[in-house]
Amino acid sequence: MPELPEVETVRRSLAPLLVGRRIDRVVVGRADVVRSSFRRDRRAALGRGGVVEELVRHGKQLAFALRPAGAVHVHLGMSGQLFVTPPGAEPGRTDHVHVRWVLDDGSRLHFRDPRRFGGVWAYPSLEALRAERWERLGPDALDIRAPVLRAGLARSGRAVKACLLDQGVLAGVGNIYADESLFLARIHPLRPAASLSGAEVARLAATIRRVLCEAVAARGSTLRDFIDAEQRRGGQQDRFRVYGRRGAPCPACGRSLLSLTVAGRTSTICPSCQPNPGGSC
DNA sequence: CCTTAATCCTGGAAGC
DNA sequence: TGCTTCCAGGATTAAG
Repeated sequence: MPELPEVETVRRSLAPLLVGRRIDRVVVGRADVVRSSFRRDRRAALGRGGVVEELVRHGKQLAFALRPAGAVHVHLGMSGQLFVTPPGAEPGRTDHVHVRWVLDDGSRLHFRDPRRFGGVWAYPSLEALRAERWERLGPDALDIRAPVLRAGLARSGRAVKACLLDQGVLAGVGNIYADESLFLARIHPLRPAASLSGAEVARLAATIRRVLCEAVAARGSTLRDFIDAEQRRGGQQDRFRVYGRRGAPCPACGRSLLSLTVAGRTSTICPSCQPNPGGSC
């Protein structure tokens, strides 16, 4: 479920609970959730003995960097959660908790992921993680600027929404915020990326920043199971303009919202605010 | 180049 | 009240 705003919400809520803490013990419930190829030292590989220095995010990817060395990368996939339980407290639910980090103050960090599309990777350093894994990602969507977005969309015959969802073009946007951004920018998701005018690309870049910023301020969206590090739900799901609202009136013009499939994903649009010059819908 | 479908999983909702 | 089917925030792979 998590897109950039949800991952950023986890990062912000996790940082004060984790930074400066030493990892005393790592308990792995399901080995296949640890997808790391770095096994030089299995204990160090999942951060044991390290002190958390900072939490970093790029797109939907999250990692904690450790002193004196090491980095742990977490991808939440569709149903992943990272939350901390205070010393002595019972965690709300322990089913599907695949990794537990026990910290030096007795608190515990849990990685819970029922669908197991997410995972945990270990790297010898943050630099190694960036070079080996984050290198392939496009610019972070939270501060995407028009010239950079234009470079990502130019010369592509793909549908603009397919490009927005491609993490190699733009890192952080998923199905929810792609629909929200395209609606507010008044661009049909099937428009060929290269057909967008300079003004449209500029509008889209500004809209993506606005939509993501707004969602971060609301602490993300909880459709079903998203929670932050303190197990709190997000609030942006009550403010969706089009996502998941097929048949409801367009918030701008009142016409009934439609859904179609783009890049294999359900997409909701307003047919009059987002006209498709080339197609019928 | 581009697109679709299948795949990895669980679980909630909807349909009968 | 079941039981079945479909669908979901992601990402990769293979096939057309």
